[in-house]
Amino acid sequence: MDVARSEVFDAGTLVACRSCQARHGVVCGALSSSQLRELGRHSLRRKVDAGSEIIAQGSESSFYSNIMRGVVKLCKVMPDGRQQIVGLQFAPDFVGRPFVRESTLSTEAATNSEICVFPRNLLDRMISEAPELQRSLHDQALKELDAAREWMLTLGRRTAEEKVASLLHLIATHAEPQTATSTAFDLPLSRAEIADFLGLTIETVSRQMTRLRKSGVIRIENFRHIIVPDMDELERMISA
Amino acid sequence: MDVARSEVFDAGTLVACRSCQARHGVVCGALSSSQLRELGRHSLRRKVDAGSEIIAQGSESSFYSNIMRGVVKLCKVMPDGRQQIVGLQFAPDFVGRPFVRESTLSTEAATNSEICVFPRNLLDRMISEAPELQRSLHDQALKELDAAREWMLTLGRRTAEEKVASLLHLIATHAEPQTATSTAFDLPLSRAEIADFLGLTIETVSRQMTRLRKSGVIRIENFRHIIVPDMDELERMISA
DNA sequence: CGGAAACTTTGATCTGGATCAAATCGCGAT
DNA sequence: ATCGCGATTTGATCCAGATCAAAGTTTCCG
Repeated sequence: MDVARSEVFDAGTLVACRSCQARHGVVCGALSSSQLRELGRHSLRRKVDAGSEIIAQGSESSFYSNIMRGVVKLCKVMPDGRQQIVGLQFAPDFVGRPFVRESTLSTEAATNSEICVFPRNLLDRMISEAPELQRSLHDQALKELDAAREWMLTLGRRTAEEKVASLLHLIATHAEPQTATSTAFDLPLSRAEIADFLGLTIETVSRQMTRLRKSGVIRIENFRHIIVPDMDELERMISA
Repeated sequence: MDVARSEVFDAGTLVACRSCQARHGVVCGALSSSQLRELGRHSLRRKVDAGSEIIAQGSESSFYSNIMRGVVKLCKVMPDGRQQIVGLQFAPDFVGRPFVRESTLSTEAATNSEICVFPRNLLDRMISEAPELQRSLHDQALKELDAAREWMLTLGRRTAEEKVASLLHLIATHAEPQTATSTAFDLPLSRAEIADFLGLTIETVSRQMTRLRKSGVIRIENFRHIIVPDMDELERMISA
């Protein structure tokens, strides 16, 4: 058993696929019942505290996972410490980079989370055996690519205020089902993490949040809890 | 024959797959010879002048293509005209968004180019029939995703000088095979396009180019031709 | 309950890159 | 050649967001 496997698998518990939230997700939804049973035998549930790393940048990882609960951030850091969040993933997304062992980014739990971990070798074999699974993962990759490009527009061309509004919109959209126009959610990210996602400083993020609050677009309770009375209003801040 | 098809296919000539540069590319390299023959029968070569659009943002496209020659840019524009280049593709890359007809970005020739155009329906059918092709396209999508995330770091966290150096490095790397340390190439992008790739203005791009020139990292001939005497030097400007 | 550490907000000032303005260059057309 | 136009460079000034500094808040642990 290699290091990564022992690290990750030790803390886990056996999985019960039948009642799992990710049963119809990207990976498990594309498996036959015999494949699902096999994957289940080699998978473990694991809790991950907010802030703890799942896969380190530059390391070789021998496992993939599904997010069962919580939010996971994908992060790139430069040698001098500057860093940029390059993706956020929500349950029941798949996490991992098929076909390449060495990770070019670090994967870290943003909130207290739960993941379902399974061996890379096993899934790789299943990918080559199950076209449906390949297709499903291909589809997730393309969606992530669309999202990354959308975010490139935000990073390159939007103002600080538009950036913050974009982030709130992104999270509101992925968070719990909203009522007609109003939404409320807990931010899965600290101000520092928001800054790292938006290419800003934490002071600028804070100032723009209070601007949005003072202009009535959002209400803020206890730093982390956000209420958007009117999503259309928020969308207008983004100008597309 | 729908509009997009007639527009694109009319100007083309028949293809000769046997001697094609993209014969072993992402798409054609993954096909059986009978599939290749069938795809070839329905494909056409087409010249595209620099600046002309291949697929418009928001439009439905009924075809995919392979880049035979030249450089293609993927671009997002906002309603108010701000725009951001979100990807550059080089021969023999595949161009198109499998599984989704409507394009969220515009695809445009950056240089005079040549593409090989084939019907979406046909390739979609082949994807579902040929796991090897699915795998190959999945792989390209993941590579584009890696590239997009690398660029997010550049957009969010690098200075103007680092951004320009990053772009030169990117192009040098994808351009012609370099000698040991020195490289020379023609920029496929105007200053305005570089600005749209880097999230800067054209004045800032120009200033940073002359800074790099004055510091001896690059030489510039005729605006577009760049000589990098020492690639290591250029890499040092990027700080990773 | 107290107190320290971490996180967030707010204020003052600075600066990298934007904006505004004007040469300069190169190239195709006359 | 010369004109004219688009692309690029260069210069002067401005400003959005960074940086520096300090004061709340919240949490959590003894």
